[in-house]
Amino acid sequence: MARGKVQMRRIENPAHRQVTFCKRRMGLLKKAKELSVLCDADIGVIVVSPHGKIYDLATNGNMQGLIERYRRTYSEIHGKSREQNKTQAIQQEVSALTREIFQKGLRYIHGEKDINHMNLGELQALENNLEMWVHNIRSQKMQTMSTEIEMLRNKEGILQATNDILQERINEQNGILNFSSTVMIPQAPFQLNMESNYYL
Amino acid sequence: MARGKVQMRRIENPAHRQVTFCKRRMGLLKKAKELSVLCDADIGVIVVSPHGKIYDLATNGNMQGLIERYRRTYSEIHGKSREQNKTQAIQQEVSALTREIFQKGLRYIHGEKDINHMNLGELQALENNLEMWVHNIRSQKMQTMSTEIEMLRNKEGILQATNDILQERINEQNGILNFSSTVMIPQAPFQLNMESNYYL
DNA sequence: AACTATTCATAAGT
DNA sequence: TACTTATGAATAGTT
Repeated sequence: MARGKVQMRRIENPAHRQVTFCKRRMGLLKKAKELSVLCDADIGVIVVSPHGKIYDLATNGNMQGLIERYRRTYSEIHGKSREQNKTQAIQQEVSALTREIFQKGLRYIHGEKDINHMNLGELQALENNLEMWVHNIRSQKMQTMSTEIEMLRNKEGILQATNDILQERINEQNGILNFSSTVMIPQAPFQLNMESNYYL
Repeated sequence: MARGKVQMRRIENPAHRQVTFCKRRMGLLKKAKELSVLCDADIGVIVVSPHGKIYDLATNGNMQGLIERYRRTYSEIHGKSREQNKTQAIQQEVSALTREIFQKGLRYIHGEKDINHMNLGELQALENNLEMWVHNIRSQKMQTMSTEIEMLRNKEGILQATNDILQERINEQNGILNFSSTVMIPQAPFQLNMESNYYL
């Protein structure tokens, strides 16, 4: 790349090859890290030197998890037709991810134990953890709902005021023209229903 | 790198991030191929996009073999160095994984949206998902409890039989010796308490 | 998607 | 082995 374009083939001189291996290996891992950081991707790199020495990088610090994930996708790709119904593929991936998250959580919290061999205390701890997550989601939901309700109330107030103004104008026009027909405009343009499906 | 130096942190603009992801991913894989060819190395790269899509490269065309090789070396390496302060390491990993799982789950199910900007429907879907997980844990807990109960009942039966035999022998001995003192052995050695803290 | 000004990576030299 | 530097490659921002 510098001082002359390099030919894309094995470097025959062992010394040159070794030097280039070190330099480019560092460059490759640096690029991988950069891609990971810049684009929020999860990257694993494994480099095996001609002498069998292994260099690796796992941007999330967990090559095993990355490999498992890769294996699942890999086996799915090769075990089944490439492009299935997209919805179906998504569903599969969802369940795979759910499984992965679940199992990771289990292994993580309880060491290497499998769910089927967890004792009651361990299951209890996990349940508590999940319940906490549910609680967080619920809190966020409630907050969002409060915001929504406040917004709706503001909207209601504005509409009510608008209605009042319109009613007044109509009354005025009726008075000027002939006092005959008075149009009734609903006082509450729409109902805020606390029993809506937000709660389900 | 061009038209201005880039900051080494996540690109916030999703469009920019996506473009950069494509460009740099291609660059990374190209670099990996070059290193492989020039230096006769065996290289595997796995890239998982923020949406969970997997891109990979195995220079010898056999990622599985590379992974196996890596695993062997990895297990050797970490069999030794992994005896650190286990508790502390676990706790750190727990919080990191919890964050990862949560954020990945969110991003996966709801694209790039942040929890604070999710609408009610999205929050609802996530809550449902978490509730499902809780349900799975509960089911497993109940099953474990059933097994436990069955085991205890078996134990109870055995102990009861043993008690009966012992009582019989005592009665026999009393009859042989002097018919004087009859020792009462409790019929139920221990109570199976369905209101125990298993249920909390 | 194509372009180009810049920065980056690195081959060869020391 | 490490440092330097000329040069080719990669790519960020723009169109």
